[in-house]
Amino acid sequence: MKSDIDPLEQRSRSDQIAQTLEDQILTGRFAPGARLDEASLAEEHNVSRTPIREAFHRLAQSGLVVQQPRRGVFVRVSSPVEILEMFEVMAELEAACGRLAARRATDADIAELRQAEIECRAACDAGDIDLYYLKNGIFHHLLYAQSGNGYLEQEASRLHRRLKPYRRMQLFLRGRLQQSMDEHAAIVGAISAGDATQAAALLRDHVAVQGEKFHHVMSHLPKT
Amino acid sequence: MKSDIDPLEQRSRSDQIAQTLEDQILTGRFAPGARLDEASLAEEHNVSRTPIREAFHRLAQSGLVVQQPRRGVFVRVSSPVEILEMFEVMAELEAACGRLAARRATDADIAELRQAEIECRAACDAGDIDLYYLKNGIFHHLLYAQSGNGYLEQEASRLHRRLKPYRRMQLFLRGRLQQSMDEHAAIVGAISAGDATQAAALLRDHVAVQGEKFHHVMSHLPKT
DNA sequence: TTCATAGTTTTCGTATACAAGACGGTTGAC
DNA sequence: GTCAACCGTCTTGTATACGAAAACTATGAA
Repeated sequence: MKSDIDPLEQRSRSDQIAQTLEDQILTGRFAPGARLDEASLAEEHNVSRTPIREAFHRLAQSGLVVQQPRRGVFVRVSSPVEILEMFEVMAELEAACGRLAARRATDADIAELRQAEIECRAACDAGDIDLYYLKNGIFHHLLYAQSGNGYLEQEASRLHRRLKPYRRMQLFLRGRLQQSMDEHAAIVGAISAGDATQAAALLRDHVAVQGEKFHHVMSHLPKT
Repeated sequence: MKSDIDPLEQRSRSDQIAQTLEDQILTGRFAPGARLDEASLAEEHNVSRTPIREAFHRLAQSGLVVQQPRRGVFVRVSSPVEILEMFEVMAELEAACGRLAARRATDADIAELRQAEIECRAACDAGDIDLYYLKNGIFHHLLYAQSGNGYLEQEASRLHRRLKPYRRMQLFLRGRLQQSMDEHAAIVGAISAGDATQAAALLRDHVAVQGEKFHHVMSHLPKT
């Protein structure tokens, strides 16, 4: 079952560096548009330029940075439009997961999903936004897995990760947490009932709202 | 407008090699499971191992090959299950394109789509499978663009390309061409009518059928 | 005959070196 | 004074070299 993952267990240095850089970009250490310097990063990680370059390639492929020939690599400036587009696709992917999960999820799966939902609610009630954020991620990844489609799971996870920073900021909007919670409950209900259409629609809206909220956040931000 | 693309115009040698290798894999020069040897490929392209390695990274990220640390890179063996999964995702992505296009396509867009459909039919009537294959690709890419979502367009195109070899083989199944043609007409009709739900459903089925047909083809093949 | 272990060989991962292109500053001319 | 061209420096892209890890093979023992 996990034979696909096993070979990746032993990762090379460059892969580790790519992971680190990705985290640093997503958490904001490198601002959008900033240039990533091979030499200084090599020095910082105590490696030569080669692993850094390999890491850059990974990041470029995942879309986090852009490489300009003979110029260097820059943290991609995702325009609000692009981000909204990604949220729109995320909504469709999650809807697809829901549609399939409604047909394929076993009783054990649903119990697991319900448990995740409960833990989300607990975190919400405790006012622990970090914990909610974590549990919410688990909830959604469970859903991806329950689509029974490994490729879909992988793609959904990829985009989910990509949208991480933008999803987080809108958690702080007043009332969003409770609303999101209620949506989770409805989603679990639909899947549990085997209602594929309903599950898909609920999930599409659930994520689409995140895009809208992001729009709100953007409009409140000082314009650059 | 095309400032995003401009820098890529001047591509490095490694990018060209990656492109070449990708084509060669998709067209079957390298069989699934075959090992890609850095040294011999470097010699063949008259470059050192470095650009080859960079090309490998690109291919690995796009999922065409897998890199096993200290083992080498291998053309990914996509199991029938994986391919069916990809068709399922493709169906959802195209459905999403249709849903959005039904709301966003302009009259000019629809005229363009209808024109593409006519050219498909012409190729079909002429019995020119290669031409049909080409026109069919144009039809679908138009649809992706008309979703009005650049990210969705990009992702759909990526997966479309990935499934290229598997889609082609099922074109030869008896009766599939005519059936596919009728589906196209219905899809254009739904989008033209602005019926998002119908367009999405038609497209999902249209692509899902391809997955099923692939399944048929597989079952007729001598088992490896 | 079969299995295990040790040695050899291959090739991967990283380091370093070198070449070519791009950016910036300075200088000269109009 | 301003603009353009040229030169220097910096950074990327590619080549080459070296160390290490894994696979293969052969040999010996059970």
